[in-house]
Amino acid sequence: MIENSPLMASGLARDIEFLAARARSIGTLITNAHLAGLDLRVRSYSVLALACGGLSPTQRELAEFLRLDPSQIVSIVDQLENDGLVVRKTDPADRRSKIIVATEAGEARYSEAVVAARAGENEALAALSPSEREDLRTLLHKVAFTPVE
Amino acid sequence: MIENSPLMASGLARDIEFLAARARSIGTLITNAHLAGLDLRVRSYSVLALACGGLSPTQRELAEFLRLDPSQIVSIVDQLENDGLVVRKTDPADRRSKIIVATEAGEARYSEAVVAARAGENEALAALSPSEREDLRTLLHKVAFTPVE
DNA sequence: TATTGTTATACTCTATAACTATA
DNA sequence: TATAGTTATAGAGTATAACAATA
Repeated sequence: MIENSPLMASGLARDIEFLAARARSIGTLITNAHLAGLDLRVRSYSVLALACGGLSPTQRELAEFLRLDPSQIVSIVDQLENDGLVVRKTDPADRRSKIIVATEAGEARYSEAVVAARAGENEALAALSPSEREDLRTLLHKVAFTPVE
Repeated sequence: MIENSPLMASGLARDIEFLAARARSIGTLITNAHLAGLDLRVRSYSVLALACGGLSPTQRELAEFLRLDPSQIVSIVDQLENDGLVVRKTDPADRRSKIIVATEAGEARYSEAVVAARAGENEALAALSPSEREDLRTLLHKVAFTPVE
């Protein structure tokens, strides 16, 4: 019964950074569990999501948006490409850049994954009402896209 | 300019789990930077925080509250003990358990660390008004302490 | 000269299983 | 037999530097 832990009395329990870390830890655990059957994890799911829907991001854009190092994007795209879910296309405008685009199989896999991820989100946010979820989304959006560095 | 990225149009940008992960990534980066001069990181800071103020947690309680594996607590407590900031005391009531309590040096270090962590939180939440920060704290608290497993 | 993707490397974080000492 | 802490190990996540191709 974590809610009744005496540690709830500590200042840490009111520290937003700690609460965000704990919430994210739970969220990742639950979402990974929901994605497991689709051979995806949170990170590969997020890359696949951005490769779908004609957004045509470069690896550099993926790295910045997902806050992952460019070298990490390489290995995630390697996996997804190996699984036939995305392809790399050289950008005709700048031949240094590779544009990542989902294959048909990738789009299909993503359709299933969205449902799984939504179920995970639903489970992780069980304690919140629909309007609270919208409030949280709005607040986190502001924080998540605060410019940094 | 991340706010103007075309990837903002993706569904992922409205995914609470993704936003929480991105916010936490920024928060950890900033908080670690603020704690660096005190020879602490987010994880060791959080253990030290719970060891202060007479809460006398066991390692097991720390693991559950921080969502870290018991074996991770061992190495964090090892470091803190090595630095003279906490000590392990065998629980007289159950000699299997070790109670973690901050030394005077630990309490002093924590006093400085709280100030640094607050400054980090302030920087990470620059986009939010004071009342928005309270809303975020309340919402995250509910999510962070949702029972899981 | 600067940037994109890539490779290599190391360090931090997370998860699992097995061991010991207590209960 | 079950639980707290410990050790060992492996795997996932994160950060840095160096290199080839291209700008």
